[in-house]
Amino acid sequence: MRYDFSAIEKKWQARWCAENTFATGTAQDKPKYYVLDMFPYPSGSGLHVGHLEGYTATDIVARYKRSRGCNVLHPMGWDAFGLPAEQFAIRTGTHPRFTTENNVASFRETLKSMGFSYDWSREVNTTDPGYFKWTQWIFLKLYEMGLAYMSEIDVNWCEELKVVLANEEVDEKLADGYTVVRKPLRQWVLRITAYAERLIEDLDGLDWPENVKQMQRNWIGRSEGVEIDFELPCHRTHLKVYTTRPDTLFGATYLVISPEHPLAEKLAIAQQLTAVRSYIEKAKLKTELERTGLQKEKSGVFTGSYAVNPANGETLPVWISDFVLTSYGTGAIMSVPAHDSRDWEFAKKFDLPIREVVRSPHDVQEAVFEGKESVSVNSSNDEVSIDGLEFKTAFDRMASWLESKGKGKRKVNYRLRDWVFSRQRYWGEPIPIRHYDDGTMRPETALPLTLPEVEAYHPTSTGESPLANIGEWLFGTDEHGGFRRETNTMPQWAGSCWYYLRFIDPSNDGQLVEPSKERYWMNVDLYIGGAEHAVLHLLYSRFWHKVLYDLGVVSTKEPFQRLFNQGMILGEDNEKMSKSRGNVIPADQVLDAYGADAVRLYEMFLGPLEQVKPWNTNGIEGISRFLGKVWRLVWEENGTSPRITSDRSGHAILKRMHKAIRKVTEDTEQLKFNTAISEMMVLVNELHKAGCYSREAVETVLTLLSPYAPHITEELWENLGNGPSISGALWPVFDPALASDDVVTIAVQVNGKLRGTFEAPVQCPKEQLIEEAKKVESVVKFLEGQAIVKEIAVPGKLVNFAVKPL
RNA sequence: GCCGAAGUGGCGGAACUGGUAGACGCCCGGGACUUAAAAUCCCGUGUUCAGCAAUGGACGUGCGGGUUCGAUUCCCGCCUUCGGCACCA
Repeated sequence: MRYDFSAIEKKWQARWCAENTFATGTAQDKPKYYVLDMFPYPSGSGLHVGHLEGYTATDIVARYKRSRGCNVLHPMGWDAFGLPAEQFAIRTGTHPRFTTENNVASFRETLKSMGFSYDWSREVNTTDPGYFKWTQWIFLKLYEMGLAYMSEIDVNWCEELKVVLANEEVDEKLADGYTVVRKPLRQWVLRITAYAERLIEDLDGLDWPENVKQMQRNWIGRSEGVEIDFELPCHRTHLKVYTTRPDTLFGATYLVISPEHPLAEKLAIAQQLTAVRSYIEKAKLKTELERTGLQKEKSGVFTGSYAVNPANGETLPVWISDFVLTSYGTGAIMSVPAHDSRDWEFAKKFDLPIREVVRSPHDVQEAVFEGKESVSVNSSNDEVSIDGLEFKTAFDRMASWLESKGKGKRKVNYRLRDWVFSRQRYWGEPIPIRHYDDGTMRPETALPLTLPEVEAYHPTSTGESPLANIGEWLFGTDEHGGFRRETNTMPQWAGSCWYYLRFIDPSNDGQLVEPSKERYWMNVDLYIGGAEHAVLHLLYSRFWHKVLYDLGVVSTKEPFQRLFNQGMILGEDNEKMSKSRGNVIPADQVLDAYGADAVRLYEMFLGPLEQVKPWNTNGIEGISRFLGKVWRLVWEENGTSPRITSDRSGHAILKRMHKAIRKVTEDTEQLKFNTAISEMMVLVNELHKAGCYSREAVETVLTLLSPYAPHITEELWENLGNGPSISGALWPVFDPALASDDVVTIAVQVNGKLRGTFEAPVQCPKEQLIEEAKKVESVVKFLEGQAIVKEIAVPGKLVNFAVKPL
């Protein structure tokens, strides 16, 4: 019998499919385990070996958990709305639905030929009306809760093409020589900021990589500060600024507001009006990129107006500059150039005064000092003094004083912005809102609201989506009067925000998910995907989940209990795989050449799952050889009958086996698949060396290997007369007594250098170890003529002599 | 600039809690089997010095210090690479 991977893999994939081997159990009588992949966008270029890494990892876990007696939910689906299919439609007129269907079919086939044990009866597709009905349903809940609102938001507008660009398209178009400007458009926005605090707090209970949690915390960017009012005597109003350094208020020497600040033009005095207007105009033309560009020289214009510092009554000039963000805090800042590098730069450029109010190790005229570990100076008035106080105390005293005078208020701010939720595109979930002639809005009455067929997929020249051209879809009348439907669609993030819930109850037409099923299956026990989703997808999902929690739709505060990011697989040239570099290793190509089991094992053997690592096609040869050796545990080289023996394994082999069971079990639990595979290789090599082909040993190897290489192990399992599927076999359990050593090798060191070894029982006491160590031949000469200063013995490990010449 | 991760043979990587550095695999070299090849199996493989050889010595985990009987592992100071953020006041 030869190992014909191609025939074997086809055979078992067909059988798993025919026998529904991996259908999720519906009885809630066993412990459950929900293991989920980040579902893919089915692109036209197909899957490459990098995509398969995470899927292989979850599949190993799914199969392992099943053999440990768990009821496992391991589903797959498609995040199929999105730009590429739409761009293809614009170019060729092919409906995105067809493109999507084709790509999904190709993806599904590749995944099946990898032997992944998905429950395909639960497949979901975000573009399926039965699915996006519930995406729209969630949107309407957000709307009812006041968490979805409309607002004028700047979009990336391409003048020549008359289209709104997604952020990721901007660079590309600029490179092609198009101009992109910011243009305000009325859009849907989700109030994710209302959940900022909970999104930070609940991170603590999650079993996620620390760096991902940190990235989310930074993204949300919570800060504690004070909003301070500066009187504008000539305008009978005041300017509100936000600062996290109220302790530096006495050092404020000017104020700056953003060009979009409502007072920007009003504060301009007659002589400055032209300059101010032209500055505001120029700012408008700059793109986001140009404004936030890094080493950009500061620019600004003086309004001519002055404000009063509430701490010391000084009058401070009010400037306008685009380095102040409109959308953060109040869009206005107090500048303390001595202790803030941006203010310092600005002050130097426009020759504004710099005043030290935190004791600095150097002259603040020469360089800024931003340290918080120093004490305040020059900071007192008739009512309050913070001189000599450290940051925290100074902050509190100033904040309290300002609050008592009604000049300020403590305020928590977040960097996180509300989520712009609409796209001017065709291929997305329609936003189910009607705009009535009287200016009111109402939800669509029937969901799903499906996409109409269109002739052309181009956006309209006003920046609206192609839906705005479809009169019969667009307009209608009901008891509230005539209406026009919303023409914006949802962003690609929408469908992926809640798909993990739909897998639990994929064809329920009456509910998003049936509550008892939801309670049984949630949370997701293990979620594996790329680090590129560390912030946005995972934050948006968590936000929606919390909303659903508040609605009582879900029973858990968080969706994903344990998260794991697989590292990217690079091309053989150590570069990121990309079509343009020509270093992509297509999945189908290696599958044809080496088979699914070899690809699965090799991807896991490459290195730690979380690590970025290059692909090397040579390396897969070693895995093929290993599979050959596994095959020959059962079949002679050219034999026709199994070489299996019915005798018991010898004691040494038995011990070796139990050690391997322990190691493979522990490593699989911890997703350390590379070392688990290494251990199995060692075990198989030793069985061959010992000529041990006992049924017990071989079947143990097959069971340990089966989550990793399911096809070959199924075949050999069957060859050995077992049935019906190795996936039903229970995971072997190790005997701690057998898995531990009786006799170990003790290292003997002299002054920390290895000079010899000897064998000793594990329990051998220290004194005896030292005596034995002194007798080791290779050690003796290093002790001769030396005085032993210290003798260290670590039972089970080593003996070390610290010596000095006599 | 700030936050985070990581630097180990020719290559991917291994090493529990401070205890024999380089498991496992690739590549490479030598050999067995074969008419030959494929497949398979065996041996060698960090650097360097001494020796005909068996063998033995020194060095070696990014760099420089430190703690320790003993450091890839802990501490201090650097360098480099990768990922994220990028005027958030």
